[in-house]
Amino acid sequence: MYALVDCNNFFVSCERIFAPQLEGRPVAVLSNNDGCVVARSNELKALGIPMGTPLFQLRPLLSRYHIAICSSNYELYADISRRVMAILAEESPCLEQYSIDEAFMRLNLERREGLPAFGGELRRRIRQWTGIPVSVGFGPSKTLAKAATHIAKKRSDGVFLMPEKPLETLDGLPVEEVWGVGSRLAVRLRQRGIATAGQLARADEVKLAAKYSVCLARTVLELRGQSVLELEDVEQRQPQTLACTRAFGAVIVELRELREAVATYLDQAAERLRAQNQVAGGLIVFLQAAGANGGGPETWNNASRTLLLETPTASNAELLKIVLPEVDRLFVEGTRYRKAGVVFFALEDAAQKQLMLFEPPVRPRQRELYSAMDSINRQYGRRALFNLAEGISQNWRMRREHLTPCYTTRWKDLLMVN
DNA sequence: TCTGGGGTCCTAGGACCC
DNA sequence: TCTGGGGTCCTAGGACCC
Repeated sequence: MYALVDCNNFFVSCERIFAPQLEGRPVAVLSNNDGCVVARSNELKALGIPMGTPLFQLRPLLSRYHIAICSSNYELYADISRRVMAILAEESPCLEQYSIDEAFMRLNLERREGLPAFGGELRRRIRQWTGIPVSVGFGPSKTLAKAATHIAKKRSDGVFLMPEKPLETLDGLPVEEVWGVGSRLAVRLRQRGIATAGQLARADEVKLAAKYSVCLARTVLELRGQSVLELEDVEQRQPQTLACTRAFGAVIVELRELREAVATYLDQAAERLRAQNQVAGGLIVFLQAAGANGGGPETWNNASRTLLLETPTASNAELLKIVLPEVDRLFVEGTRYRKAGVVFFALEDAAQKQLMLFEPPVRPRQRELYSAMDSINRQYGRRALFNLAEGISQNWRMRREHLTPCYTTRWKDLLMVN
């Protein structure tokens, strides 16, 4: 039996812990750069505001509906997530953190009937210990547990146990709500007369595999209660890629600023790479240009370069030396850049990296330099020490005009109680 | 004027091997 | 007119997830 524990409106709930005046109000948490809505309170959902709404479209409604907006505060959300996951880890060693706000648990099933009470208790404890409301769904496969959580979210008790014969329940679930069925697939399935999860569960999985993909066939089996997706050991899994990409707070037209931005993202990504003891065998650097006259996403233009490294590395100096010249080559005078990023791939364990026959001499001092820099920056804050290539004024930095304090991770941000 | 960031996996097609 | 069978690896693109 699987349980899926999912935090309700997670980013909004995090903001509400330390700002109880936001309870009962429509609240939106915004993406980086305060660009668009990435999390909504129930009150905001009830107003019919869709996920991804750009802020400028929301603005006219703010005062009319008394909507509160917050910039995203990932430092806060990551810490609250860690606390929720720690509570779950006490309940079951078979835990897979699936995203920042949800986790699967595998349960040794003794009494099926006891599950709703167990879910209710878990829910009460997480609420009391962290302030975060969660929903809990149970099912014999991960996909059914997901569906159960979807139903749990609409119930006042926040818990739902998938019945042993789930088809009838699944008939009430639109097919696009099924885990693994996205918007594209949903359209095509509906054209074939498959509009609900129940209809998908009854479909011929062999035919669907041939027509679509094996993933969809697996989903069908999972919906019937046959568990084919394993619980993954997230701790053991080595990440495949690592990226740092950002839209700028203001459009960049100068090469100097573009170089600063790419250097900054490169350094951030390399720091995370070092933190997980990995090196990268290659990377993609890309620039995105704004469309003419402020057109939307359909007019944006990407230019990118894929670089293979002779020797895998996570050293800023080595990376900057090869990436900045590529930025120079990609740069086109007169272009309005809105975003840039780097994506590392071919990641390896730093301790086990493959050496070249004619390897340049190892640079232990460089490794020491970066580990010293990383620990100083951990202690005194990001950019306590930084590479001058990242620039000093950084006029292109992202906008976060509605940022809340990091209540739980910075002493200076501790909440004052009068 | 203003629209995010970070991931995973599968498939088809091409190039290559014997 | 008619030209095999069985593989691997890589890449780009597309789908999905949060």
